[in-house]
Amino acid sequence: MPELPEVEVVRRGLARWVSGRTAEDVEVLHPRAVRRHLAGGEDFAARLRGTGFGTAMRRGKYLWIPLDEGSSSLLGHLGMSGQLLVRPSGAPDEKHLRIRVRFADGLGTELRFVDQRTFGGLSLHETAPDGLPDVIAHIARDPLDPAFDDAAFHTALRLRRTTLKRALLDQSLISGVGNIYADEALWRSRLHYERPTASLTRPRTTELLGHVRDVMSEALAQGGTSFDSLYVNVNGESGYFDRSLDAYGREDEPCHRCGTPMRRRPWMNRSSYFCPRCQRPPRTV
DNA sequence: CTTTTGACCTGACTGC
DNA sequence: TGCAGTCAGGTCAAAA
Repeated sequence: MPELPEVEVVRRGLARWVSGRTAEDVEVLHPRAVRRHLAGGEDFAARLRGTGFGTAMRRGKYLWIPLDEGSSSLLGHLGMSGQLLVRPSGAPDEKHLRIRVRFADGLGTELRFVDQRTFGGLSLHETAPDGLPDVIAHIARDPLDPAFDDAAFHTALRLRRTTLKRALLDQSLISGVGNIYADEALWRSRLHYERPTASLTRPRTTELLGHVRDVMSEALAQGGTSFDSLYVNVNGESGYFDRSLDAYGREDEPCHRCGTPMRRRPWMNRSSYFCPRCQRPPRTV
């Protein structure tokens, strides 16, 4: 499932293989893939034709490419199963190919958005003065952003009346963290997912942020996490970080720290994985 | 205002 | 073999 490290791998691929090229023809093969483009698929395609792509950018799990016409950007989100692939123009269509962008050059490759579950998509939006597409103004900086404000994050945690994992997944507080890296960072921090955010001391917040950054950096160095063929990077290669996970998906397997069998608990229509010995639940629960 | 819940979506898997 | 049920989960609109 693409979280920040996987999306950053895709951003780098786009910067290398798409930035600087010009769209010649765009095909929208599934309307849901452009549902955030309110003017519809035909408008999406028409506006992209003949437009040049600038440098690929990212905040959290969102990707965007400023367009050379000046004031707008192509925004993308991979959702659960989205892939952005640069493929030879003659390669057979993928089963879940949703959008194709052909280029006005002789390089012989095209950009494809492939997405089985169609939670992701592409759309065009005005670029705000701060450089962000206007519809993602509410997305907080991510922990790998040099301008992320640790002190402000701690203050926000103290003011919230919620629990730790909910806060980690709240993209308006900190972006780029999904279910996998939330569980990994909490395990490294020996913190329970249901601990109230208001109970965190400043040193605990600092330690947690350090682990979030470490686990994401390590995953990025290995090319992102992949659990099945659903996630593939821009060139179609899977990441290998799943071999290094300490918490996610390890129900009944021994904790890598203390050997206690790991547990899985239903949580917000998904799962939380944790060590019952290293990560003690808060008293109030 | 803050916080929580449900809808969206398809394919792999499980149990009867 | 078929079929119903479950799971995977990021985001946002709507509800509380």
